[in-house]
Amino acid sequence: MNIGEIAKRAGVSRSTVSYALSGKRPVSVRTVRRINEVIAELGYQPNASARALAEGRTRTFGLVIPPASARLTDAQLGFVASVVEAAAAHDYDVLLSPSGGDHDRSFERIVTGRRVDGVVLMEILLEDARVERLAGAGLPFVAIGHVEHPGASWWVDVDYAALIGRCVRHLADLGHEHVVLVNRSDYLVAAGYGPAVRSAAGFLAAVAGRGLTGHVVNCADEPAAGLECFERIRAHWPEVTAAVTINEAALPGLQRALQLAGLEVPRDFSLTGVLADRLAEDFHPPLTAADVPAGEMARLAVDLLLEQVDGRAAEPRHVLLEPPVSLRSSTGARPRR
Amino acid sequence: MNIGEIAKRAGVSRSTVSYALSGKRPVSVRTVRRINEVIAELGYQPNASARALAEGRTRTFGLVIPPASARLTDAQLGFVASVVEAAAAHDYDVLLSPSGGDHDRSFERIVTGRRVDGVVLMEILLEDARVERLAGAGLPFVAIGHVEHPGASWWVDVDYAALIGRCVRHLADLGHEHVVLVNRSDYLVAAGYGPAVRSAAGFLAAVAGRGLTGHVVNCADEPAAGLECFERIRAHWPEVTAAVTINEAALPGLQRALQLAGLEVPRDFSLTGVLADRLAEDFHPPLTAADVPAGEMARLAVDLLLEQVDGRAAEPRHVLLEPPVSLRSSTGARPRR
DNA sequence: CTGAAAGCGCTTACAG
DNA sequence: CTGAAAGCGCTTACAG
Repeated sequence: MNIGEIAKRAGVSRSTVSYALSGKRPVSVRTVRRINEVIAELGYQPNASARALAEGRTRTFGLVIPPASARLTDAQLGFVASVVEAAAAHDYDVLLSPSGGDHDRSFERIVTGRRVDGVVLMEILLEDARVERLAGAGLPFVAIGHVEHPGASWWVDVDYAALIGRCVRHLADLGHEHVVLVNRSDYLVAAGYGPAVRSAAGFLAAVAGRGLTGHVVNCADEPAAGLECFERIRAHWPEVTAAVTINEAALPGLQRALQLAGLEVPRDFSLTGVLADRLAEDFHPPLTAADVPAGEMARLAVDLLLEQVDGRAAEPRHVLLEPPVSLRSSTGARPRR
Repeated sequence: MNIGEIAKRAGVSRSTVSYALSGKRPVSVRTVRRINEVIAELGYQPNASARALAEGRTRTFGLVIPPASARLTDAQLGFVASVVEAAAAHDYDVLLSPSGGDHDRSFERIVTGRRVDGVVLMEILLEDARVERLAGAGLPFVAIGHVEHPGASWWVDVDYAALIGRCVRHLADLGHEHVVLVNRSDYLVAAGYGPAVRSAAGFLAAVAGRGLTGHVVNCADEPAAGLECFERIRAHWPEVTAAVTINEAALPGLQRALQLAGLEVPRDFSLTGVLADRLAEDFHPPLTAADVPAGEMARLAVDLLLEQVDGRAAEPRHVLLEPPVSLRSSTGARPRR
């Protein structure tokens, strides 16, 4: 079942069938109707590989995700789903590729071999070998997170430094004087993971700007670490009355730790940060937090990729989002002791 | 940069380069070396579309997921990541396709157009139109979950009925007499979602077998519903001392409800079920539960798909897994009142 | 052990 | 408005 078969049965040439399908050349109404009838009858769909070969484009994007071994956070997962939806809205498919660990073969398959028209690169580091690789291969790509690299000028990011700063100032306005940042893991901070590095910087700047005392604590991406981490905070700095965090995976542990310590939020302790909205809403009480707009970031990333693929690309573009802090119920005035 | 360029620079024919790459025909050691040098120097990778067109296979599998609107559970997400890893281990890529909702175009693109060599179909219903569609298109596929349909004989599933039965008998052994099943949503039950339907059946059978009193409660897939649901249970059947569940998303709400009710697990109330191991371990206390083996299911699904694609397929095969119940800390003797 | 050539199923100038 | 033909970059019988 191919285009020649359709052409034969419709009594036209293969090019006419092709043009009837693509609309790139006028075809008489009668002919189009006859072709469509045959196509519907036989359930024909053009072979994607042949089309890709002829057109020089695959109508597929690659999405490079962290390896499965590293558990994805809610914000990341929402992002994957949203990229697939955004791409589907433009009739693009999405090829998934884990990277890091033993997955270089998968990443290489995506990059070379013209398997995809462009790539969305998640979880980027400040220095990222994959960025060099993609730039070198001349494959269009959009990074989630921005690197300090001239070749990687297409990106979408959330302004973690600014948002964490807002959270801190919000706490300061409420009278808090001793605050802490529950950051992501030692490993990610050391690796130069942007959100972790920039959150710490934004936190310290805001703390200094308001004359507060602030501590930064790195915390592994899992509930148990959140629990342990909070207990460490209570032991070292009992004067701390509020925390800001970007560590979604640690959240259940923080919740548990607050409960074990007999602290009620926000009466005894305030908690805020930059988090997926679902997590913020599912917390008890719902968290006042800057919601990471995963859906919007995904749509923007796909849009930027399409710009490059379509050749509309004038200059490399990027978008730095600064979503508002949603006031929910987890922050309150500094408790009197 | 194509195979002709490599051939020219290596001073051989294009077919020799092709055979040197595939190893499907003996090539002299010297020639192979020269070809490999040129390839390494120019960083050549064969064009995937051209190869797919010539070979009649794409080395890509489709993974049909529920639409992003429906939040994926932890077990489902682990499954997606594991499928990608299992496929990568065989040098297969994975094309993601949401289905349901407005995503029929995406599903159709996958099915027709020979875009993939086979499909893994997640979240299958007892009667599933997509199964008919794939069977009709003659595209190899493996369902996660089994349908009562002759054409869909390749599947991998967890024996929810048996596992829930084990959980119930475990509770009966501990002396519990009034138990409840927190099932998944009304919608999924009504739609004939296998795990929900079979869990309820297995629960009722086991309850009857041990002479217990049992109630089934459907619960939407979100924390708030879990909370509300548990409070309903306490109000209607205060004599209930244990719950079994397959609803991962409701778990945080159950946790919260237990806490609000002042019930300590397992002293005052026992909780068990069929769940992703990570969730079971992150609960307080860690849940005694049958761990859904997402990684193993993914590997099996990919293996079954490869069997079909390789033409090794003698008879349709399926695998029904019955993982053990992991004894952790959430079940105990029936409380004395 | 190697090469020349046909073929996979499309798209798109070129011609009319 | 339509057709014949070249070309996309591979693989694989066919020949030697």
